[in-house]
Amino acid sequence: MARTRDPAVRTLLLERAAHMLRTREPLTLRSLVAGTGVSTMAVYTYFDGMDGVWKALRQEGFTRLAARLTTVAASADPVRDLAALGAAYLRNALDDPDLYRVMFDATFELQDPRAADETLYALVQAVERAKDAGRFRDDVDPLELATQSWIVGHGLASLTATGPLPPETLAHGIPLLTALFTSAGDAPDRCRRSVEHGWQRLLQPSSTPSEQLRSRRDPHR
Amino acid sequence: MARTRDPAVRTLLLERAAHMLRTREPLTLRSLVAGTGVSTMAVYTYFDGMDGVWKALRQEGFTRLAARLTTVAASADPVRDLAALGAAYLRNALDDPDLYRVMFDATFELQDPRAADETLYALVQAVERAKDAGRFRDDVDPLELATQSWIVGHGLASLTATGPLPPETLAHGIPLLTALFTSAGDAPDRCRRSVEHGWQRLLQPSSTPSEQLRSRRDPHR
DNA sequence: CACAATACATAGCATTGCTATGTATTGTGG
DNA sequence: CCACAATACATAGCAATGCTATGTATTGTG
Repeated sequence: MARTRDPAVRTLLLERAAHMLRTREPLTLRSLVAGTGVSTMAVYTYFDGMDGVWKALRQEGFTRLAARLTTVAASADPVRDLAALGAAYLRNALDDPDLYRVMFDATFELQDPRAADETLYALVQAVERAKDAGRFRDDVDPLELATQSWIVGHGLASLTATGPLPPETLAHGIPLLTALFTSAGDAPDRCRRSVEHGWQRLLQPSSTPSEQLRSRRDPHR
Repeated sequence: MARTRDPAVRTLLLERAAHMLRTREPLTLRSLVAGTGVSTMAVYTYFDGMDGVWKALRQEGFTRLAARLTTVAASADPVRDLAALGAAYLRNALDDPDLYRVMFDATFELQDPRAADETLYALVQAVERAKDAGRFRDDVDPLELATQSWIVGHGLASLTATGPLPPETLAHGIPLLTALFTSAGDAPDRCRRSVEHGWQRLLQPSSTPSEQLRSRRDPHR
């Protein structure tokens, strides 16, 4: 019983905001709508102001990360998969460092916290598969080990993608994860091979993940 | 041959800025000088604008961190000292999370990068002492292991002090550092005891470190 | 001691996000 | 089918932001 709002406008603005963040253009209310034909008020209709845009960007970051992690297929070597998940996590942060940063900006609360949990869940599952395969001890708590892997991955991502350490530092991921998984019961030599294998993924830069994501969300286009 | 500027004004403004950051007051040009008697132009005289204030804050963060780390005295157990340094690092981040955040905001470049190196150097020294004590293997590169410890510490600090994980998550520091130091050659049981011992420091909140620092920098007062 | 260089106060400018107001559009009940 | 009302959205203007231009006061130095 009223004029309806066009969801395409929302995705257009959000996509544009993400692009501006990626290209390091200053993201202001007026620069966001400039050239799009929509007026500044549209931002208030769809996002309730610039804070809402940042919140939506934060959510978008977790959505893209979750989508990226699902591209890591489960193989016969679950420890390799764990390292591959870590590598995918880092690849995501490196490809869009500013988006990664807002993901961890607690200034704007997350509308849907499940998105954040989902990323951790992928790790938990891999740890469980490693336990099933006998690679980790039975007393290993999957959630705890997954969290610890996340802490290592985030430390690496934060210090290299958006921090002071050079990209070569990423190589530290191999000894760090090897040490962690070895402490969980895996045999040192085998563990190192698995981690190195899974870590390979870091070297190959991904092919425009945002394009893939868009076509997934909007099949018609 | 001209009017000289008063260094006390600079430290006053910087201290005030750090305090406002700590108490989460919005840090704006006008709010910074409000009530101090100095005009907005003073900020330009001493900091060349608000960007300079943020740069100075970043530097101040590293200065305070370095001072905090030096309070960790070298003991007979260098692995314990390594864990104690990590705990001091986390204590610093927890006591002033917003200052910790700007420390890693690459938007504002650091005037004196040595301040950042200094924090890492404390870790490197502890690793070298651990090697000398025969706790770590001879082929361990002190800088590498120190960097890896930093990555773990920063991951923990970032996810708990300014991130989504609850404070209990800090307990993960013990298994993480134990795994790392064990992989460097330390005996697992002994390593764990040392790390747990050094980690104790985290529980005792520190007594107003900014006061200590001020009196150190300005002995007269 | 005069002068010039510097600190710093005042005023005003462009830009920011936001709100108040007016207009256009469109789904819906009769 | 159509009047109405609810909603989208365009326009204009406001307070607050950081910054600059300009004027004045102060003080070290030749």
